[in-house]
Amino acid sequence: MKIATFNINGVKARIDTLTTWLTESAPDVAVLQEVKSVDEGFPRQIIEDLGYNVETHGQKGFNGVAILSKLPLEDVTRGLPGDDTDEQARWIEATVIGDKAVRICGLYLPNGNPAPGPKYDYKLAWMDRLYTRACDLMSAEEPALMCGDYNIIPQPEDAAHPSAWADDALFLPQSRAAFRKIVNLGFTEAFRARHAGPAHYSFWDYQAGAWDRNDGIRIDHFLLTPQCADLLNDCWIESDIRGREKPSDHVPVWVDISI
DNA sequence: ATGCCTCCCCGAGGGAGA
Repeated sequence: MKIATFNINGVKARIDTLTTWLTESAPDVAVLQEVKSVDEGFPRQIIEDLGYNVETHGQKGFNGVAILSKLPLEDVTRGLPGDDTDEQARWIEATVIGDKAVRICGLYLPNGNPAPGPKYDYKLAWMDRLYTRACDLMSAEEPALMCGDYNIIPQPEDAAHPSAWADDALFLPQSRAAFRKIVNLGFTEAFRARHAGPAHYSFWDYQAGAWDRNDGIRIDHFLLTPQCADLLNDCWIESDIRGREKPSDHVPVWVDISI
C-alpha cells in the first residue's frame, strides 16, 4: 500500500494540481494539509469521482487536514486530544484495512514563528499533546503512523542553508528536541530509514527562485510505530511535482508498506 | 532576508505561511 502526505496549500486553488497528481501517481491513501477550506466547501465530489473516500477536518481561511483513501476509512476522529479550547484544524486519524489494519494520523504541526512569542508557545504546547498521543500509539503495539507537515527541520543536513534557519521556529534547538523526544519513543522516521545524506527536501519557498536553486528544507515526515516499521518497503520524496504548473510549495512524501 | 510569493478572507489590503 502506497501512502502519501502532501501539503497542498489550498485544495480549491489547487484542485487541478491535486486531481492530476491523484490520477498519475495514484496513492492508495493521500493525507493532505493546509486544505484552507471548511468541510462544506471541500471539493469532495471531484475527488470521490476519482475513486477516493474523503474525510475532512477543515476550518475557515487556513489550516485544515484531510484523508483520501481508495479503501474504506474507519473510526475517523478529528482534532488532537489534550486541549478542548484549541479551535485549529490540524489533526485527523482513521484506520485503513488492507491485508492488515493501519492507523493513519494526519497532522499539520504549527509553524511557531515568530519565536519566541505566543505562536511559538502554541507550537511547543501542541507538540506536548502530540507526544501524549504518540505514547498511546506506542502502547497499542499495532501498525500506526503519523505523517504530515511537521514544520520541523530535524538536522542541519535537512536544509540547504541551515544557518539561515538558526533563529527560526522550524529549526530552534527546543523545536528539534521536542521532535526527537517523540521519535525516541521508538518511532522510525521513514525517510531516514531509507536514505542518507543532504539535498533531500520537501519544501521550497515560492520566493527568490528557491526551487531553481534547490534551496529547500525537509519538513514533511512519516513516523512509524515498530509494528508499522516492520512493514516498511520504501520511502521517497516526489520532488519533481514542485516543477509542475501551479505547484504547492510542498511536494508529496511517500511510504510503501506491506499492508 | 524586517518576506523577493501565494493562499485565504472578500471585493481593499491584511493575516498567515516558513
